[in-house]
Amino acid sequence: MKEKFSIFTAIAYTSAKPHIGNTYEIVLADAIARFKRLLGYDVYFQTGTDEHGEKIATKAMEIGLTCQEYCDNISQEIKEIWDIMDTTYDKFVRTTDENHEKVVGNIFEKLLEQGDIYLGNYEGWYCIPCESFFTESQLKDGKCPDCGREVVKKSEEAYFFKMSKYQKRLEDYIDSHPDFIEPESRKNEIMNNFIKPGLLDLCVSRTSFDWGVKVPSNPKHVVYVWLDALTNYITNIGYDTDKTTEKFHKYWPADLQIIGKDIIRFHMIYWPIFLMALDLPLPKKIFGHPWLLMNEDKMSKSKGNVLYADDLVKEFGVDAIRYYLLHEIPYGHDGNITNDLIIDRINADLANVLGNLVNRTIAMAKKYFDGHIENKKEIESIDSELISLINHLKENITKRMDDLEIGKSLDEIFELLRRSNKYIDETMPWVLAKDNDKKNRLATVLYHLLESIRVSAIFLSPYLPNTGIEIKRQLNQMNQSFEFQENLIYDVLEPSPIFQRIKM
RNA sequence: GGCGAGGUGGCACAACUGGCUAGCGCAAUCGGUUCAUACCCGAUAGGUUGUGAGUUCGAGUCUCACCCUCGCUACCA
Repeated sequence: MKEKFSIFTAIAYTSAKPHIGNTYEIVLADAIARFKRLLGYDVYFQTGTDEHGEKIATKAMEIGLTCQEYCDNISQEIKEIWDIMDTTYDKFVRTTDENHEKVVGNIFEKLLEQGDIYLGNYEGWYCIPCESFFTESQLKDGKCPDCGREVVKKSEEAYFFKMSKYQKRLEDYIDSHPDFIEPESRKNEIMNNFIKPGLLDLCVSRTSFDWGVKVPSNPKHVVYVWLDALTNYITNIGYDTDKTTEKFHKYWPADLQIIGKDIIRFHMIYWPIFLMALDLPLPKKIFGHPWLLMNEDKMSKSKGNVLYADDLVKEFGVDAIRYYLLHEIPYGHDGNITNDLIIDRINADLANVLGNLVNRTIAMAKKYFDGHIENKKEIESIDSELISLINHLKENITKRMDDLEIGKSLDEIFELLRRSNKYIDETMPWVLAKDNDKKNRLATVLYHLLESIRVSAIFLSPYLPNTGIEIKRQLNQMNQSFEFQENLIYDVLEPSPIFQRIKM
């Protein structure tokens, strides 16, 4: 039986069209999912949209739509962007799905029954005109941060979750599972700022708006969005409080949850504790990925520096944008994006190194052998390094991918591509071509190059799926072996550039 | 204020528990070559490793002080 691998992204909040930074997450998860499938895993890959909450209700009202209509539109828009990026999720979930809402209600009632949730009073600073609660730290000079007017102390009936009850268990779990949260720096932040000082009970219901899952036993309350949103990971693979499905047992716990660094707190504290309360296993790993900055600045509509995936794809192509996202965003800290940086990467890596290698190799195969290449096995010592690099590619990439060093895993492929370009200059096929006695050596050299390209294309396809397909098409070779093959027969097609250089 | 990370050639980064002329990629300059998409290959240049002091035979790597940047600091998600 195939080993399973389940991967979940956070669900996107439907308050606005996602920009390229938000899109990074799904592409990152997709590359990992595709890579695992390539290695033969039975992969389950889930993403979706988070649609409840006060912000959504306000937005919808502003535009004059019902909440549901508004969410339908944005959810669809987000799904389309995920599709434009060629992501291969198995399921796109929505928190407004009927089943999800039902199970969230059940979970709430179960936790209430167990005594993990209790009815209490929420006390906070309340701005009457804004109808909003604020915490002490949110206030600006003791006044409402939105309108600047006086706030009053007000208390309101609300349900609370006893976080403190699980604090010790959570702390022990995190301590004894060093790989649970990555990167480590994020883990330390949460540990030092929240867990160690002592967890406060979390208010898990709201009465000030009604766009959410109603608490079944007390429908004037809606379930707090995070309890609603976080549980998407289990409700959509068949969890319910009274029964669970085979699918659930197969794919839970998640092998990997990919989330933005901004919501790591919710995934490191509330999510594990909810799971503990439900007596369910915790995800094996949660990765809080960094952000994508536009010219070193956080993207925001008000700054007018927002880049959108669909625009970028129209201009540069999906694979180029996927390459940029996957290669340029480091593991531990924010990455940067600008038009010029994108063009730099396309020209330097995709056109000069990859595109040109494929093009010149296929062109030579065409020119010298009319496209028909067999391995004549006239080996020279220089060949061994190239072949060894080909044969180690899988191992090297896998190591990087397991460490979530996605950019570096791409570098492993490019190292082979660069080595291959160098190999051409070392072996000088155009010189061999002039000497009839060197025909077999020439064929051997080209065969080695074709094999290098074939294996590179296979490993490139999780990152650049269209490019992988196009290279294989030009090679006219469908062998999927990860290692150097001795005896394939190539009949390559006419070469055509896979990435055009872009004039700056 | 508290906790944490970091300041290395134009840019983005590397250098395990201190040790050989501080590395790589991109950009730049020069040269060679021509199969290829007018940067394919090679070479060169470029850093007193934030500042100051200290420990040591020897420090980017340890200690102290200072300067600067960034992240987190609970119910908006």
